[in-house]
Amino acid sequence: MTSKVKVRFPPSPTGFLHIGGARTALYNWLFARHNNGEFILRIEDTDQQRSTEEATQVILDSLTWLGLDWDEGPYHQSERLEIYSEHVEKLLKEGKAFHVDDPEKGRAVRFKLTGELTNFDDLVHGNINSDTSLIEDFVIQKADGFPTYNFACVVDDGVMGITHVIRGDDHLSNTPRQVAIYKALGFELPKFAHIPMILGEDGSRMSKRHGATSVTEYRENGYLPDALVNFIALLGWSPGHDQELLTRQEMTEKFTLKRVNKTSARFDYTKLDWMNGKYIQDLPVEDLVSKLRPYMKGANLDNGVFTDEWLYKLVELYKERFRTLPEFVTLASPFFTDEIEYEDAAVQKHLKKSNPSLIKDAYNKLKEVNDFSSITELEDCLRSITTEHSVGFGKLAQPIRVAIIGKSASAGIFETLELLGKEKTLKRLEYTINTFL
RNA sequence: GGCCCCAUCGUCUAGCCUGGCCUAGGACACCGGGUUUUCAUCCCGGCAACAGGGGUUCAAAUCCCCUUGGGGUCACCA
Repeated sequence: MTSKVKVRFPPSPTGFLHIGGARTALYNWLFARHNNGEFILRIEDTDQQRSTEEATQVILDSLTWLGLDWDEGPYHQSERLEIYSEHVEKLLKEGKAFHVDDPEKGRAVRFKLTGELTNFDDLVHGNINSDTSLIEDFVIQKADGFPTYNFACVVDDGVMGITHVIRGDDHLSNTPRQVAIYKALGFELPKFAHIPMILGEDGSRMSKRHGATSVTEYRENGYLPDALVNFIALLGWSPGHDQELLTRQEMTEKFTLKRVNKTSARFDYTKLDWMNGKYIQDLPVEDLVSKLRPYMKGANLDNGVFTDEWLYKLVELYKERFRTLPEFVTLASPFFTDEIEYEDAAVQKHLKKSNPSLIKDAYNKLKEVNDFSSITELEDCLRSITTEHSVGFGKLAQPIRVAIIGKSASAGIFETLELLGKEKTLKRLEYTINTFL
């Protein structure tokens, strides 16, 4: 049997897209692409109280941002009520389901379990057996006429011809119920693949206290979609070799369910930061700058007194020094604003204890440099001072750095001077001489 | 609690299916060293794991059982 692979991602629109859900979507997408199959999006909005239109939009946006495109859908279960009702009727007629009345909730339909042993094959766990006589007859149609999850999900997967159900292993214990419905309805069983869950850093279920849990937050916090995708792909799957930085193309080529783990993974924020930094380094400056702009705007660093060329240079210089987009803003703000924060430790170490005449010399000589865009001219200027005073270059570079940036770390000192420009440099040196020396 | 799933460095993992090539490999983090005007990058090196106990076998991280630990699930939520 070589029917075309067909998978689906079925979020319920009751909130944002959780990072775990994102990975489930990613694995489905990867599996579909690897097999030249189809990836279907289905909104499971059968909970009339909790489902919202906004949540649906947020989830769609998140998937799009991650670059996970779907081939069909999004279908909405709330628009497919007739289909479920037909199947409920069928079961009712065949005596496989029955009505139950609740004085408060109204009239619902329960599925009648026959109490047999079911087993199903799981592509990541192997064969799983269970005894449905241990399970209660469960509701498949609520009093409001909407189907319940376990029922709608099976009907849709059956009707849509889903070949592989790839989902979190929190659904493992639901599967026997669903298998029973597949059988009662006469649907062919799909292949199941229950992937391990993503836990918080301490091994417990991932929640807000662990840090960001939604794709939206990662986006806002300055992570790149490619980095996030690469990172979560590796949480439970490995390509089988030592390479960790993988393009979508490479992931698609390598992805198989066979290489998916059984063990739940903890979310390591530190490693994600490292990976994001890698992706930032590899991004062409133009792309990086356009991603940076919203953050600059948010911090009021977009006052427009600089040219694109200047900004490109600055970003290029700092590219290897930040791991998330907003970090750039923190590092580079002294270039945009005159309200510099002088770090206490840096001032103490490099200004208070330095030789005042060194900085005064620098001020006077830098004043004579006409062309701040000439690195060689700047270098000649500063080198001549350290030569005169017979000190190592660091003795001069560090105080200047702190004087003009406020921190003991920045890009190269000449490039920093160049990008800051003569006027600001002299102003800040003057301020330093008057204030700290 | 019943049922189900899982168990390799602190973390993500390779190896397990098809025992021997494993004195267990890689990455992040951490600690040293090198390069550099600082930081970062980059390069080199180091630390660090088969949960415990029984089997099976000439041989077990790999197969079996038990214990322990972790997770999931038991809704007219999905």
